[in-house]
Amino acid sequence: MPITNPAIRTRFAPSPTGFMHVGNLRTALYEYLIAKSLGGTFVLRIEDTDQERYVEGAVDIIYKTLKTAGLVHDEGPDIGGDYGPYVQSERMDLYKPYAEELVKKGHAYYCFCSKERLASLHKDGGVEGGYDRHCRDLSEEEIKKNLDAGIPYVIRQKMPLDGETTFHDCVYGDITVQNKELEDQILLKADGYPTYNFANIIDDHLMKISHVVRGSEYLSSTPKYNLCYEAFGWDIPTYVHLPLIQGKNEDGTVSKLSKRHGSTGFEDLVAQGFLPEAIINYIALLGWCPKDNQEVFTLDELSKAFDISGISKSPSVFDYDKLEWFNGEYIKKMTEEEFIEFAKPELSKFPMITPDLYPLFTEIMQPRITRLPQISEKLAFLLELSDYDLELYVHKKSKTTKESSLEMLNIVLPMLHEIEWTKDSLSECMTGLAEGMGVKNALVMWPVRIAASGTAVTPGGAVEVMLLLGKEESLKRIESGRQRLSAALS
RNA sequence: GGCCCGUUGGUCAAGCGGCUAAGACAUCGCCCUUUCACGGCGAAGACAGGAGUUCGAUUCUCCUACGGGUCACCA
Repeated sequence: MPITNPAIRTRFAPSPTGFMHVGNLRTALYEYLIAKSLGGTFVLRIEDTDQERYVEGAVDIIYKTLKTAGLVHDEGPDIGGDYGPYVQSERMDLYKPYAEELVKKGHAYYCFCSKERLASLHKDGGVEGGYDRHCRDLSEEEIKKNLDAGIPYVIRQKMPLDGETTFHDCVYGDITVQNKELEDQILLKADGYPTYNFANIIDDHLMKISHVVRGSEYLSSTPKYNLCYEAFGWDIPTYVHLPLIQGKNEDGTVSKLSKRHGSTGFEDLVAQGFLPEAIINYIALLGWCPKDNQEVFTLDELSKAFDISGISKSPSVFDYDKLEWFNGEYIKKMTEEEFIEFAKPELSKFPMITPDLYPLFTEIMQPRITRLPQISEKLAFLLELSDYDLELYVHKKSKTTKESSLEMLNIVLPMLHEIEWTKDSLSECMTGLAEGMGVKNALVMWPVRIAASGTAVTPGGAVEVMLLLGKEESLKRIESGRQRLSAALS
C-alpha cells in the first residue's frame, strides 16, 4: 500500500520480552490499520531501555510475528528509515540532553534520593503520588555539591502543584485530571537510561509520530506526557487509547487476559492450528466494528474499512469459540491445493491417504475442522480399529439392531469382495442392495460404517471410510465385525 | 484506598432523543442426510439500578452498584 500522506505516522513500540501477547498484537494491528487507512507510515521501534529484562532472540520473534501476521512496517531497525536508529538502546546518548534541557527550563530536577529512602516512603504508606518531592527544591549549591560528590541521581519531571490538565483522546474523549494528582515521575534513571515514558515522548516527537496508539492502561499517565510535550514546546500527538482485552475465568468473572485463560501468545495460537489471517481478523473485531457489520475481512479490506470512530471504549473478552469459527471459515475458503498444503503435517500421519485420495480427503475434512489438529483426531480410526462396543451397531434413527447389522454384513460382504473400489461402485452396491430389499439406505450403510471404522462418528459415510481405508483393510475389518456380531448373537 | 475509565443477550457488538433494540459466535429446535459436520430455516436470550432534563430516553446529566486500569530508577 503506497504512502500518500506522510503526515500520518503510527508506531508499534514493543519491548523485546520474547512473547507476543494478542493484546500487543492487536495494538500493532490497529496502529498498522490507522496508518494504512489514512495513507500513512507504520513504524516499528524496539523499546529496550530496560537492561534487566533483555531476552535473547526476542527481537526476532517480533519480526517474525509481524511478518506472518502481514503487518509490514515501512520503517524499522531491519529496514531503516529517515528517523533511525529504531532501537532505543542505540539512541542512548540522545535522551539525557533533553532531560537536562527540561531541568534548565525548570520543568524537571535532579533527585538524589536513594532507593532505600523511596522504599521506606512506600512502606510507611500514604505518600501522595508515591514520592514526597524531597529533592524538588534543592538549592543550586546543594545540587552542585551532590553532583560533584558523585552521588547517583535521577531526573524527575516537576509537575505543577495546582491547576488541572485536560487531554483529548479519539476514543475516550476529553479527560481532565487535577495536577496535584500527578507524580513527579522519573525521566532519566540513575544508569543514565531514560524511563519508558520519557523515551517514548522523545522518540515519538523525533520520529514525527502523529497518532500515539496504545492500550488504555496508559490513559492515566497521558497528562504527564502532555505536560512534558508542553514543557518542550512540542506539538501534542493525536491519542488513540484502546480498550483492554480480558479473559473469562472459570468462575465466570473476567480479568486481564493471561495464560490461565488459554493461549495468549500469537505463536501459541498458531501452534494450536489457528491461522494468522483468522487471528488477525478476529482481534480486529475485538474492540472495533465496521460501519456495515462485515465479519470476514482480509487485511487489505481492513486497511480500507478501518476507522477510528469504530473503536469501542469498553473492554472485551477474548472468545476462543469465535476465533475457532473464524478459523473454520478461513479453512473452508481454501482451494484444494491450499488445503492439502495446510494439512501436510497431519497428512503425513496417514500413509494410506495417498495423493489419489486427496480430493476425497479434502471433501470430507475441509468442512469438518476448525483447527488443524482435529484432522488426526477425527481420522484416528484409520490407524487402528478399536475394540469397540457392539452396541454401536444399534442405531434407533436408522432402525438398525445387532441382528439387522449381522444380516446386512452377511449379505454385503461377498458383494464388496467382487466390486471395484471406487466411490460410485461402492455407493451403487449398497444403495442398490437397500433398494432391492426395500429398506432404507441407512440400514445397510450404518453397520458397514461401524464395522469399518469402529466408531460412532466419522467424517464422511461408509463409502468415504472404506475408500480411505482401502479395499483390503476394509474387508478385513468388516469380516471381523461380522464375526464378532455372529459370536455375540449365537 | 486516591485518581481515571467503562457498563446493550453467555461472548463480540450495531445504536449516537422517537426502532417490534440489528447482526455474528455459542446454545436449542427443524430440514437436508449414510453417522458427524457443512448448508438452509427457525427459537430463546440484553439496554446494571435510581433520580433528573425532555412531549419522549438505550442514547444527555447526576448519584449508586459492579467491573477494569493506574499509582516502579517495568514497559
